[in-house]
Amino acid sequence: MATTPFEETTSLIEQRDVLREDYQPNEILERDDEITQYAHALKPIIDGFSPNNVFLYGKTGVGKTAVTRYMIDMLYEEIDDGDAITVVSINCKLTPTSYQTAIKLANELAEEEVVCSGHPTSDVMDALHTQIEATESTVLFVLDEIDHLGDDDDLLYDLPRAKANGYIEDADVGLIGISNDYTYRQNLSPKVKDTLMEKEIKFSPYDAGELQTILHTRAEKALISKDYLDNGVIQLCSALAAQDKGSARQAIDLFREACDHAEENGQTTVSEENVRAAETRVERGRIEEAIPDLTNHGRLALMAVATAERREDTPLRTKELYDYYTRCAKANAIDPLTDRSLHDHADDLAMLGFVKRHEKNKGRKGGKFFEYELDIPIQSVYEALDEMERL
DNA sequence: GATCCACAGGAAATAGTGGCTT
DNA sequence: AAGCCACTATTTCCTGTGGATC
Repeated sequence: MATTPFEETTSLIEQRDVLREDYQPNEILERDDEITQYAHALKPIIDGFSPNNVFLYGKTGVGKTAVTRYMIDMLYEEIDDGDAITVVSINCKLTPTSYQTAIKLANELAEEEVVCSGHPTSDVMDALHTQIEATESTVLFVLDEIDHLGDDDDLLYDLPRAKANGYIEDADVGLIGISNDYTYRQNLSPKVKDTLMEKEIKFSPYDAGELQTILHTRAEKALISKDYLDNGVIQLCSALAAQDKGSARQAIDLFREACDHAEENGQTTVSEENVRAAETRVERGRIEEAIPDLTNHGRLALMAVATAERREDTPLRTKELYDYYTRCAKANAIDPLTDRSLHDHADDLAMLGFVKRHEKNKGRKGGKFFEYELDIPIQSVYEALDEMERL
């Protein structure tokens, strides 16, 4: 009797969800200071007062969201009356304006659709105030990736003052803003800064040692047995992640991919080579995730840089990039945009880490300009773009 | 230390989306 | 069906910038 393909595979990971991005650990490691500060800011809720507004900032994967979820769990445990607080968490990436965020918050609070876009702003705000009032509790709004609101801070101005302005009476409002952009606070108007930033908590990147502690705990929970792990795998994952972003997510992603790689090759243990292989895979995954989010012209711009790279014509300045871009567009039967727009798309690509941008200045004999070059493996670009074609 | 290159990037205008109200 | 409303992507126009050169 023939064996099925499934029987051929060995399994190293027992609890896969422990290594997933949305996994919520039941204890938070290496963030004691932050938790203490956080608890201080939220303490008033337990005593029946309105909470401080909290603003968290730090790069991705340093525990901002995990700590926030943990704090809210703890808050519910601490409070006798479960109805005394209402927590609404949203991600501002999906609602990048005050207007849309207000709609989303109102609907989440009501747990049904009470408003939708198309109404004047004042109606939307009224609806939100009504919903807050209806809870008769302390409402905590968790606004993740708050920097996506940009300088549109009307909502952030309104909410902390809703009570003082008489829009609500029986309820309290607390804001928790989460941002991975340090510069975000500078864009805010001073009036908003004062109220939103009552308590600022900074999350610094994890160092290699801290990452090791975290990864150890996770690995123990996830794997069938630690015996399947070569010495140094956890150290290597931690070191690589610490060197790069200091992000726990990155360390865990690396680790998971390394385990998968070992499994696929029928190995009984995970080795450092698996980690090296995982490195390129994680990178490619990041690219494949981001490319579909680009606009058509963003992809064309990326294609243009890749084409130049292939012809060893990099680094190249914006003007030359525009020529490549125009040709790519025409080859795809798309009307090219103006060079000013290409600037913006190239800017995006640089921000996403797809291209590198160097500022040059040749003074009176050349002026100031940028030079671009590809910052990711050229193969990944073509593969990801091909992948898109097929869909 | 003034000049000046060649561009970056801000601001306003414009076109076009989807959704609502009357 | 016509008219708002909020919002996005783009174009057009223009001011600002940093350092090599004078």
